[in-house]
Amino acid sequence: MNPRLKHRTLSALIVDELRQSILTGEHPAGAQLRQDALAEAYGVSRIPVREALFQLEAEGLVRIVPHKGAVVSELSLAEINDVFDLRGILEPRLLAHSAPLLDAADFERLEQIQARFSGSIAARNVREWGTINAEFHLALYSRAPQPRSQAIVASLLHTSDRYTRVQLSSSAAMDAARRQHAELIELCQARKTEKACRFLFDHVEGVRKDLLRVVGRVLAKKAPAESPVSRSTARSRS
Amino acid sequence: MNPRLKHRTLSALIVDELRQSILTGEHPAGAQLRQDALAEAYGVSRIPVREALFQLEAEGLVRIVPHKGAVVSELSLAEINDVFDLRGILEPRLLAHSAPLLDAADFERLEQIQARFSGSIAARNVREWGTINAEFHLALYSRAPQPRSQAIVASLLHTSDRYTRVQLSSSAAMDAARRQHAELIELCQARKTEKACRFLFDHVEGVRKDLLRVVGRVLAKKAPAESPVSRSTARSRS
DNA sequence: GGGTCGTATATTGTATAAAATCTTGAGTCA
DNA sequence: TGACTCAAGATTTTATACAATATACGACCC
Repeated sequence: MNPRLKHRTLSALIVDELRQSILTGEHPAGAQLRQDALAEAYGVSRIPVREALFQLEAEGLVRIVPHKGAVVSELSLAEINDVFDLRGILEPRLLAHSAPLLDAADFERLEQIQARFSGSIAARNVREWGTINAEFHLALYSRAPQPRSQAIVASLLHTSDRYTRVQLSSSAAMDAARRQHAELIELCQARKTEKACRFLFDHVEGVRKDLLRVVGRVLAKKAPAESPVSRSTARSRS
Repeated sequence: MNPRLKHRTLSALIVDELRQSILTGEHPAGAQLRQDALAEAYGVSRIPVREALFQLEAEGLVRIVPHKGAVVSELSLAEINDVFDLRGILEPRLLAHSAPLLDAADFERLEQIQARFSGSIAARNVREWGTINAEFHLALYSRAPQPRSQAIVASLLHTSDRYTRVQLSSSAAMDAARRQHAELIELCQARKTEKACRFLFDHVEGVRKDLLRVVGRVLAKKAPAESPVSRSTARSRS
């Protein structure tokens, strides 16, 4: 299988490969990523590797210090809460604008994603699960006339995916998400936009809570003296 | 003057140079950016130029199509409103978390920024004005325990800067912003956080309105049949 | 005459090699 | 003993050269 069929350039391929390697924990948080080693591992030169690293820095997965190199960025409770606060704010807002504009073709696409979703759950394929989950959410918002917000949410979903991986993602949780997605589709089809937005907010909050329950202890072990970050709510301004 | 003193790498230098060239309109929206030409213009090889272009794509200033090249991204009413909606949501939220934690050193820094601000206004230096404006806002939020939100707002401020440039930025408007910034400092020092957040929201909205008054016509000329984008408000969910 | 295929040219993408920068440790001097 | 210098090694950054890809245009077939 030649992966170039899906990727226009080598750099884009390395971006995906490296991202997966980080998400699966093959390169754990804090690990150094040496261009030389990566280039050899993937059988390419260092140029595509460099460009991939820059891309991943923009996504927040790695941190690059000039002349020193790239390290996998650390996970932090503060960022988890920040990311999920942002999702809780931005995603319902996008849905409110997008849902009324979704047409038959969009709903068919959503159903197709749901089908693949079920497949990946059955196969216990956590890797696929995360990307399909992001795909589903973005498809929901695709009609919103807010390109910048969509780009931001896309990157937030990437980050969420990373955090979701550190727990073993019980298939029970994955299936709960699938059912909630189905409910979302129904609400949107019935044009119950207000209700769909509230449901979406609760969905995001649910994922956060599941995550914190598992991840909280993991992070606590790594940094036992970390100051308890106030669980800033998404509604602080209302 | 060796610019390397301020920039750790050539790529970083080119990023700043190119960004300025785009913001000032030297490379107008829709213009093609050929790596070869840029490399020759700056007297460097194409590698740093490539990396600069990727960085600028992450910032949203250019759009890259594989094997076709980079073009300066178009300005659009939809994006203006999206960006300012997001600022109206995210910036007060950050301030609410940061303001109570600002200490004496922070306020001194803010005052220093204000001084430079006045200087650039007196000198009619629009270029500086934009970056100092961003610096001020970010300094206000620096104590918020929300790194991801800060990064997002930083990029939104960059984009706002670009839009602000297309109007000639009347020095009256710049001075109004300066006075409002002074008011913000006072409110934060008095620990009137709630009031400061509301004031900040109005400040952002004021800049948006000024901008739309001038930019609306510019864009209307370029795309006369553009569908009127609904001026989505920031409060749609409350 | 219309459409499709193939070639020429320009531009981008990648590999290889050279230059610059940072880190580390030995060695020297106060 | 402690701190400082500086040279060697490793790593990143940049330059140069080569390969791959897309676009435009003309020839050729239907």
